[in-house]
Amino acid sequence: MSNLTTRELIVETADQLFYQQGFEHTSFSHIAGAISISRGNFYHHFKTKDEILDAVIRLRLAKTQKMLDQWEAEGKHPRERIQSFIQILVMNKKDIKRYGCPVGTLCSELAKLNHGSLVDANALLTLFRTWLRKQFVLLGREADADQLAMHVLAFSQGVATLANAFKDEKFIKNEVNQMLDWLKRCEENMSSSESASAPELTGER
Amino acid sequence: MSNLTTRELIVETADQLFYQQGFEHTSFSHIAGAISISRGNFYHHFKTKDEILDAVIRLRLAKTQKMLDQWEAEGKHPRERIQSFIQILVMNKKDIKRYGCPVGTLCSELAKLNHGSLVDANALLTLFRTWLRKQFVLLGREADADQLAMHVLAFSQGVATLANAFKDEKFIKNEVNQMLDWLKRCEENMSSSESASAPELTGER
DNA sequence: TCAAAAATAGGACGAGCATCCTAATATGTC
DNA sequence: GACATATTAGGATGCTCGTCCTATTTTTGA
Repeated sequence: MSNLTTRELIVETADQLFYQQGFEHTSFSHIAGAISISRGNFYHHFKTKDEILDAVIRLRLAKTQKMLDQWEAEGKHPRERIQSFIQILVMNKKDIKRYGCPVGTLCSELAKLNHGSLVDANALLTLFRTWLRKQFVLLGREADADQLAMHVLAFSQGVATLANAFKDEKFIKNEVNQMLDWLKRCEENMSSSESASAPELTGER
Repeated sequence: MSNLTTRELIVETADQLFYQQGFEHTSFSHIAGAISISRGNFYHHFKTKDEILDAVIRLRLAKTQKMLDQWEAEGKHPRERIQSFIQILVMNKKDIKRYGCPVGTLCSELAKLNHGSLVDANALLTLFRTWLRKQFVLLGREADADQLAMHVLAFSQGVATLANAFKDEKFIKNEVNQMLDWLKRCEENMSSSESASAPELTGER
């Protein structure tokens, strides 16, 4: 953390504070104070609060993309990759319990603020969505890949919201296990009654 | 709306604005302006912003309780009652698309603000949770009733979050249909592989 | 080495905020 | 009809916010 540009330090700190306290509730002074920098210096790097938000979103996009790329580079089975995504919830359960999902809560807040950057924040969700869709296609679920991707995404959002509200880590593990079972069945009997409104199909590839 | 006390008018308006704009982003002036009342008058009814929040939460609790009571009084099958809950998403899809879930987004915001009223807002979620649990017990799923209740709750939260972020109403209908199918299966083969980590059991009642 | 540029500090600004206060008006009660 | 009480109005206060500005220091490059 010490070999960072001041600008990078600002963005990293803003990233954390936006996550922990929300975008609106985090002020210039908060960020400046957290890294012992004057507000004047601050303004030299970012003219408006929205500029910081943009930078934070771009940082998150880059980090997320890198993570997804790594998962693909490891040469694992698509099912294992989706499992990796689901396991994020368990890995970050402590933060999720305290602050919820970084992506979901940001999107919710920006939606309420009617903030223009909501579309940018959405790109984060879309990144996951597209990536998950690709994995489901590789699993032979071309026809309903996007639906399944959205289902997994919705699952993670719902679990994060409740774990945060109820301050319950065990619930995360519980739901994750159910989801992993669902994923297994998803692959086993692809033309079964699972994922109900999905069109019939027998694993093409 | 016209036969309401000023106090009730304030709470109703605050309820809407908190939902649409968020708690923090909604000021005294917003609420006062929305009903053409002076801030001074306002202060006569509520001394602090937190008092309004409490009143809003109490209002929501009352409304929710009333709705749940009605569903139970209609003498329907427990499955139909759970269906009613799931259908809320479709009924309110327009608002959910614009503002997300009223309960979930409030809890998320209060969690970020580290606000003491989070526990009160949680009572709303707990109301649904307890009610759903009861319905699942009536369905003969005593052993994992709470788990199923939380699952339904998480589902609705996830769908609301994504519908809000992606501004997508169709997604709501889609997921709701899947959920209704899941519920059907939930009842049909209670000891099957569905709801995976649930302990084995054969419909006691 | 020395001027140009980048970085930092810290104060000033107008606006909006929650809160508080006092004065005017309405309402109900004896 | 008069008086206590409830309600309304609107201004005052002190604070924090995002933003902006001007000095000072540090770094850079020829």
